[in-house]
Amino acid sequence: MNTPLTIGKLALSSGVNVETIRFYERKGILKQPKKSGSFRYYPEEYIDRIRFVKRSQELGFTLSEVKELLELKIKNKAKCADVLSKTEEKINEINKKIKDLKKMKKSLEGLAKCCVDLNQPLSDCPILECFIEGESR
Amino acid sequence: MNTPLTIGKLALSSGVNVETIRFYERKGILKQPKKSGSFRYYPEEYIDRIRFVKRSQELGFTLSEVKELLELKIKNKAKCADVLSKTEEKINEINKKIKDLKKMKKSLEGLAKCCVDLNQPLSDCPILECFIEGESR
DNA sequence: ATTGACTCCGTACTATGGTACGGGGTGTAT
DNA sequence: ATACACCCCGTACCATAGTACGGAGTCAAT
Repeated sequence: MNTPLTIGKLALSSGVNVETIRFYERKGILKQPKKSGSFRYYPEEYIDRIRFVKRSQELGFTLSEVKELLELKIKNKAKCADVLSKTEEKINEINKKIKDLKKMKKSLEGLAKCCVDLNQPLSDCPILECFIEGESR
Repeated sequence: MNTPLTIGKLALSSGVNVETIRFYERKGILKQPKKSGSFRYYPEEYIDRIRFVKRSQELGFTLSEVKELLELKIKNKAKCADVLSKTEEKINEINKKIKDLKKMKKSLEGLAKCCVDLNQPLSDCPILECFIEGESR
């Protein structure tokens, strides 16, 4: 039926706080919808928009990056390639993080191993040293 | 020679701001070094400590988590066994982070694939829709 | 012994991403 | 027609992670 939603319904449907929606509006991430009187009435598309924002955050985008993505969509002079390159940028960031985490994990495992057999005091347990050896940079 | 460093030198060597070092001190992440008069003099180990903090942050640990990691080393009354369990906890956290990042990456790669013809105007770019479709929750 | 660079400390301010509050207006169901 | 839930707006507040500021003290070299 595409009934317009009040802000409260929208918040409920999209799983965020009412204040968050107003916050996004202030930040220019969601544009103000038609108002009847002083009340906002949102078309249902806004549910997906908010989910888009939330999902993008989960994917590691900041709100201002999300804003950019949404703006790309709005001024449709932009090309697919623009979105693609932003996405690829994020993929690279993620790859780096995974790599570093694996290194750190290895260090921790090494540490665990060196602790296992000993009941010695920690002063002899080289946790920091283990960490740092993984030449971070 | 292991010359003690002033706070400024330490900041320079470790690539952070002087204020950041003082901030870490206040937060209990770096302990106050010996002072001569009113000046802090840092042994060179602090360079690695700060790098460790920075690296951990890059890997997605918050400052209070970093603090925990560092405390493993510092209270050396603890036995290796205590460290071991903490260490294993951290390993699990890291595993979770890696898993999440891989999920994100997969989603992003899915998006990238969506975008077949790079010269499409964005209005037809399926990438943004793909974002939403990726059953976020 | 004076200059200039560096340090001290406390406090205030920044950005990000919201959340909470309060006094008032509105929409609707009975 | 009136109660009650919901909405309005502005402002203040929260945590995290710093950065900036300013007046005063200190160190080291000339």
